Amino acid sequence: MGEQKFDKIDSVPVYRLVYDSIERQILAGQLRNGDLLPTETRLAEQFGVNRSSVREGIRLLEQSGFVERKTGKRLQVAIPHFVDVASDVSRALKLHKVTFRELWEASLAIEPVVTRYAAERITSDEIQELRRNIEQMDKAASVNRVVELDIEFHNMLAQAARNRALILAREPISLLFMPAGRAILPKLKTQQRIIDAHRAILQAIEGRDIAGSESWMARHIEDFRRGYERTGLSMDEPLPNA
Amino acid sequence: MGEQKFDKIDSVPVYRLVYDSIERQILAGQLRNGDLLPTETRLAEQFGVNRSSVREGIRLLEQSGFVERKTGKRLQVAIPHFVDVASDVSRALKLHKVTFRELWEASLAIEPVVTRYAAERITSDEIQELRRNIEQMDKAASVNRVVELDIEFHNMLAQAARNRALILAREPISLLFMPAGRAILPKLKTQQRIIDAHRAILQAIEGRDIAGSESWMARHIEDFRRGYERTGLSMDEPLPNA
DNA sequence: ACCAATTTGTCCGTATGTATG
DNA sequence: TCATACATACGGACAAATTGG
Repeated sequence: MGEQKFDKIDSVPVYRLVYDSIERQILAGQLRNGDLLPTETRLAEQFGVNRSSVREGIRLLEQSGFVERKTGKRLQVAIPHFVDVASDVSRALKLHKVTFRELWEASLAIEPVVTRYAAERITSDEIQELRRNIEQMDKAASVNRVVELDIEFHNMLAQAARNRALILAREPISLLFMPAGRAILPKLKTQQRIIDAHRAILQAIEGRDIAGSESWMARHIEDFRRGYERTGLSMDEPLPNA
Repeated sequence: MGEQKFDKIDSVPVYRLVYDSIERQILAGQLRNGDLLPTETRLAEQFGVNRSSVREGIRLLEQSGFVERKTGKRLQVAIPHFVDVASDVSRALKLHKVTFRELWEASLAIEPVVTRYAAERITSDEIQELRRNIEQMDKAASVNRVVELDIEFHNMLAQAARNRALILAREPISLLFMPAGRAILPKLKTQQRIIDAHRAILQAIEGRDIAGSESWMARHIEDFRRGYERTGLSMDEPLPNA
């Protein structure tokens, strides 16, 4: 007679159970944003496991952005920050050897729309900040500084668009795209082209010219591609360097 | 005479040094995708720290997607999977209480462009899969099944677009957007509308009609909004329910 | 500003189940 | 089958830092 067959049980490690349990409580809203977590010893007691296992579970939560150490060392419940999530995505894209063309196509899809919503929703304070950004770029000495200000300009637009889905969709792309497109170009002529484009975009936004702001941004992004091609680099190779 | 001032040294925990060190080697390419990691004991020896600290560092790597347990238990270097990264983004958006309007605006920006590139680059095999998907939806019995197939249809289009930046930008949005837009609608009439839309999109793609496929998808996404509004739910409230 | 209790970070040793050769 | 190596988990310990009087 045959033996009863049992599927193998892949037992979940205790430290992952700890993680799952606390994650579930956060997702369910039973643990809220600023809440303090019990001490490791107390958690170990409550779960009925060793403190080392609790600590390993906490590391998982830590890397997920679900807990943070504030001033001292006490653990506090948190909600993953957009910046961190975006940089994770960015890192993943880089590791998967994304090409300039992929980034460019994505930017061409997203940035103009972002600009359009920005034109609809921007405040006058935010317009001031954009103006200051352009002025600073006018005086910028190094290529790195220009790239920095460029990223900031586009980020500010995204903020003004009041859409966190778009913010989170574009940020990782922008983080790779703009440095790649820029750091390669010879400094002087490019810088002026960027400034001119930003000025045109800002002017369209100030005039609440929805269609105009969208199409100026599209042209600006197109310009990126031309600049990149002029460097002789292939758009279909993984991004160069770091 | 004044005392020399020193900035406080915020000493980095050993487990984080372990994480940083291994992460750096992966990012630098010294550790590659399938490579086996040394055993915990050996790592502890090499770093000159205790094995417990090594284990905590490994948990950080694990949650980042940089290491994986394959068949046995031996740790293997990995590259974060898109699926995992996307679901992290999705979770973050949900926790930040993103609204239906934000998701809709983002989808309206991205999905039509994705469809456009799909029309340019899709293979005949992929077209077959799309056709099968539509047939299955025709026979689908439950609302959940329809939503499942809908998400799959859009995912397949994204794959066909051959752009990983767009794939990673849209996936987290789609993961929230489509279930939210659909699960609420009464089943019968909606299902037919979706199928008709998908048919029209597929037909445009088959005819390599770039502009047509893009605009059909745009109409399809617009339709989502109308359906959602008809439920009486506010577009500017956080997503309902789960 | 000081003290006492608590807590984290780190270490050590050991037991057990399992995977590999 | 057996032996070895390894990951998981447990227990206990202690110094340094933090917390709360």
